[in-house]
Amino acid sequence: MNCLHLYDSQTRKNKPVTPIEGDTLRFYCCGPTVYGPAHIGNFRTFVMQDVFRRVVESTGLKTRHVRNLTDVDDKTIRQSQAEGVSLGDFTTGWTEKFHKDSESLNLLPPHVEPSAVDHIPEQIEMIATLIEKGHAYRSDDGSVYFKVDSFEDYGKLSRLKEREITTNNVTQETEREDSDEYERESAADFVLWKSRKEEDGPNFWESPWGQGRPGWHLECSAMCKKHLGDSFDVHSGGEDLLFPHHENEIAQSECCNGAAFVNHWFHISHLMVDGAKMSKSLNNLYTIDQLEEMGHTAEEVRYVLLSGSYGQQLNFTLDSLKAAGKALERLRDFKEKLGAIPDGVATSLDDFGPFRPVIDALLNDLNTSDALGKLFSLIKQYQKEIPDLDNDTLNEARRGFAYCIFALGLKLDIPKTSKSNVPENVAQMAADRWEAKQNKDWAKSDELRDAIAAEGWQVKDTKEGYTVAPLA
RNA sequence: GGCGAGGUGGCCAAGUGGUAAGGCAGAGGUCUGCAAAACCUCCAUCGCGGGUUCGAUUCCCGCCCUCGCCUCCA
Repeated sequence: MNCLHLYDSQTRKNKPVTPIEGDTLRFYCCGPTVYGPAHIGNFRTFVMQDVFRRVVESTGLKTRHVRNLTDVDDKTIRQSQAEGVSLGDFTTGWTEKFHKDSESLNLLPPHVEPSAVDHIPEQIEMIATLIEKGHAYRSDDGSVYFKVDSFEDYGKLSRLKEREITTNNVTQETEREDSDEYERESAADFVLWKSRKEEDGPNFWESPWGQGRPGWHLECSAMCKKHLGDSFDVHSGGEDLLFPHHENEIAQSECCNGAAFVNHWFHISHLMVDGAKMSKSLNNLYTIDQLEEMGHTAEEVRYVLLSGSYGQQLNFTLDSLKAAGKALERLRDFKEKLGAIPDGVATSLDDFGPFRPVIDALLNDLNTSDALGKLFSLIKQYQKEIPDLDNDTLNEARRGFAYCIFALGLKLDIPKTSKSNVPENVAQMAADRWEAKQNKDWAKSDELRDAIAAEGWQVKDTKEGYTVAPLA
């Protein structure tokens, strides 16, 4: 296999990932709604999309990666008003937080990161086209709805003929509360333009149908069209977006553009916590900050997110984070033994050399779990051989390993504990202990070892000397 | 009710029609003054019951259980 084969949720088959035209793979990822810190479940999606991109680029293909920011919707408006700040200031703050978390997770920044607020005219234009073509209508209150009946293919992604709104899942109460649904011709129709409401405050825009704001589904269609064109290669998001969000995007875009919207749908399954869905009520929504406060690193989080395949719900536990820390430590040790490894992306699969099985596993529907297994197997094999390897062989291994680490988006930076991070007193005790040990003063040496441990650090001895590291 | 996913060693998790990767934990060992770290070795017959097959964990049927989506959601 020399290109990525990926499961397509529409055809429900594995398909090769190749550009429908040109030499650049164009893909769109539904990005975060910036109204609070993203949790690790959100990041599972973004991490897998990141691996997707890294793997594609590792085969020598160029990419154009677009990931939007949803910076206007019910939640952002409600929260910003509750905090008494403007919508723009509010979403800017959370966008910065998202960028910071993304960086610590080693996510490659998308080539374009469009925001919904910056694409109001594009959205209005699409609505106008949809009305003109008979796929949308304006209701009495000035909202505009998409007419699901007008699109024969509606449901082709989710295989739901239309929204099955029954008394089972819509209670009387929510029906009354959701005034958006008030004016619709059919319960399946969804909103493209929401007429201005009092609670929106200053957050409204002018349109041919009156003041209001765009519907959530439309944002993505408009940004896809502008930045990737009417048809493009891959569209990705969390599994929950499959319906209705992506189904609605298809309807809007195909009716507006008169062209097939997306060639390949890439959906990432949810992250579970302790066997249950993450939710506020279960109090199991972890953020990067929370986990770092507990002493874990973002790289450990990334490792856990890679440890299962994306098509399967993954069970996150604090134990798995701990295991990830140990596993990363072994990878780091190996990297250190290997000596300097090069930076950068592979330009072809041949560059992986002896580590080819790892990238092959990734090319097979991004099987990160298998890839990590292959990686450890290869490492085990090399552990014994390294001292006997000639330089060329060693360099080949260094390159292959480095490219694997890049494809997985790991860094394996050696924590710089030698001088900078270690507290002065701990460093001193460690030095004293080493000296006592050299003098075979075991009592003093052991005493200092305990003292160092009491400070939360540990010494690791080798034949030549010692290092100091945080206590695991 | 409709659609979908899954039940693999103590935990997490791949995979295959021919008797099951990897990580963590655990056990033993090398090293060590003793430890730690590192390295080496060991550690599962795949929810239950049928069937197909020379052979099934992997295919088919039934059953039990878990979870997700169908409503804002990564």
